[in-house]
Amino acid sequence: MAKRATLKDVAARAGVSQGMAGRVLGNYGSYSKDTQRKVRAAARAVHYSPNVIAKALRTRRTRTVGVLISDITASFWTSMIRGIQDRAARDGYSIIVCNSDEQSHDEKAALATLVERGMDGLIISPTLGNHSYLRQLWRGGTPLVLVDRKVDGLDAPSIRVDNRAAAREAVSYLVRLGHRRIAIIRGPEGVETNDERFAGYAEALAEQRIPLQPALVKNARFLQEKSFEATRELLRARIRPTAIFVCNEAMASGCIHALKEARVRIPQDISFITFDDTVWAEYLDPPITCVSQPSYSMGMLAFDHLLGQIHGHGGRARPQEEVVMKTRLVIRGSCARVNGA
Amino acid sequence: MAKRATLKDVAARAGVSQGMAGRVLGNYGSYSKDTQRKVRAAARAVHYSPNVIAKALRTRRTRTVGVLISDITASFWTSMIRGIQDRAARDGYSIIVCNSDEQSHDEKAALATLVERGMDGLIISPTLGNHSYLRQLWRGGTPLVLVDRKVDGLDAPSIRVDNRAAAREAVSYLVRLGHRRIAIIRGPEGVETNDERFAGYAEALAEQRIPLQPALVKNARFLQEKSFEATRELLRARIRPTAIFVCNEAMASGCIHALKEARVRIPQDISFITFDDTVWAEYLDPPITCVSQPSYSMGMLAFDHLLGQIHGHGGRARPQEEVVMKTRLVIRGSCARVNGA
DNA sequence: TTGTACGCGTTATCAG
DNA sequence: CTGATAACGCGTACAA
Repeated sequence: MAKRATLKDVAARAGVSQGMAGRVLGNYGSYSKDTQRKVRAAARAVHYSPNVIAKALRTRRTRTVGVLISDITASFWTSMIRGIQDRAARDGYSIIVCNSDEQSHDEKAALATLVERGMDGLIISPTLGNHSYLRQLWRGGTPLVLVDRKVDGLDAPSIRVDNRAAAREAVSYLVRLGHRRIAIIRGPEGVETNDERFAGYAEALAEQRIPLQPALVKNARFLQEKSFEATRELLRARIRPTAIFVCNEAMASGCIHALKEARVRIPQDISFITFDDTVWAEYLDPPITCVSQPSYSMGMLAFDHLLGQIHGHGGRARPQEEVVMKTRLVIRGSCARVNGA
Repeated sequence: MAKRATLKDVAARAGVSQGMAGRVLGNYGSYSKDTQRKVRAAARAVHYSPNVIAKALRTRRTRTVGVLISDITASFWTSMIRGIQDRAARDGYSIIVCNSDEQSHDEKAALATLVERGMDGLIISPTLGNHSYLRQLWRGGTPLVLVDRKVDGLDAPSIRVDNRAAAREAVSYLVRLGHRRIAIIRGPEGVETNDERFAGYAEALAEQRIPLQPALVKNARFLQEKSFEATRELLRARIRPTAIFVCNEAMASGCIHALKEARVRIPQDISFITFDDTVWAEYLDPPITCVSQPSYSMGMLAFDHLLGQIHGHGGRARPQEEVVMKTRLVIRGSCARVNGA
């Protein structure tokens, strides 16, 4: 690793003091046009590039933000990450992303390294568990933005969608098509996002006085295989659902897998609707009807909000804001009017 | 941001010198059992956690590696990133990933920030353009591993697949099914990966003395929309292909989009095969036949190799290695025997 | 406008 | 085994 040039090298070559060199290269303080020229030339000559580490130690700013999500592999997160990255790059920030895999333990570990590494701020989608550590960080003044989920007793700003309304819209759509036996494949209880989606499901049913049948509620913990199994159970049951509402992408593929395996036709035999959109959803047969979330925009917005806090006026009032973004019910071909309705 | 405890605080509380505290907490040097106890206790009491920035400044090691790829949004890259992350986390490393979007300019900019930020090593998939900067880094001793692609005149280790062989296998499969008018939707010329895939395509054709028809070769620069247009052109042409070989995932969706739009049936009217596998490929109608790359493993391996270099014995012999991993031709339902063959 | 000197929190060296 | 003390590269208050 060829030793990089430092301010000292530049200063020596330019025939000025190190402090001077620092001033013109960091453009602060004051200096004459002439020294500016000399320093700039010297810097170019030795290929000077500032040592970000040293600067960080001195200024206590790393220009790096930490991102903690469940799994970068899920397309919802991938595109949100891209949104964050794009905004971050624009402003000279880098990001470090960690996966919690919905494990409270991993989340805590990741959070610890993120803090140790002196992140200027954190963008987090908390999994379930005890978040006292998070609250402590927030109270301590760490810039923080919650995405996709909130956590009780933490009034940090959050960027989310109205999961309840979105779910209700989706299920109501099913109801309007005549469905009454609508199953839901949901994620882990306690995860706020998911509880809201379930609430929306329940609401849509209640609105039409359709009883909520426990046998039609499956918890697949956001996991593909669990959803696969859950769907199988649904199909084996005495009363088969005429429609299935799935709560995220991973579970959607598991569900479809089981449906294909059992040669259940969509939407003739069962209607299908899911949270999260993919490039591929449109090309499946039939094209999948889904609730699309603006994940890329959410990422950009999350970063912007975080940056606001970072540049924020000291310990002044924090923007205890909650941005609720619009989802879109993308109607394609996986839902049909119920047989005989 | 509550000020974090430093070695000085710990030392004061433990009644020892700062140097001593540093020794036991960093377990180097030597110290008595008794001071160890005292220091440990003090550290716990004040919630000491080492300042990674200061350590990095001193040791010139950030325990962070930079990853530079074209677009984290493509599933091939997403899962490779996950592989890198998992291995990195295991060893206490973090990663910073940048997207080049196949733009030489963006690549250079990203590389610069990565270097500025003092990455311990770099995992890179170079786009096309001048890589003198990269060569300079490598010669300068920066730990480096190339993934997916190589670059001329850079003998850094690389983790790749045998793109030529994989493409040949895919196209040969098409030929065995009786196809002779096989189109290819390829990426940008000059990108090594892609040139190899094209070479494999050409080879498979040559083996069977099938002339390579320029009209059947479309360059869609790895872009979805370009592929969409290219496919349309293919369908409008006087001699329609009976099969299409697509060189990556983004282009695959563009191609399928055009096929669906034109109501061309797969595989009855046209057979379809592509590089890259997705969770969804299996559930499309028909399920997509494809060349699957072990991207997750490639990521893990890339990190391991990089770590080897980082821990490598000083400026000793560099592992100018080239790992070529196996691809898998996953035969599903998108290819059929050609009509009348 | 310019130079000097100190400190950010570590690690590492050198006496004792 | 232990305690000073010097870097690492940069920002910045202070003096000139």
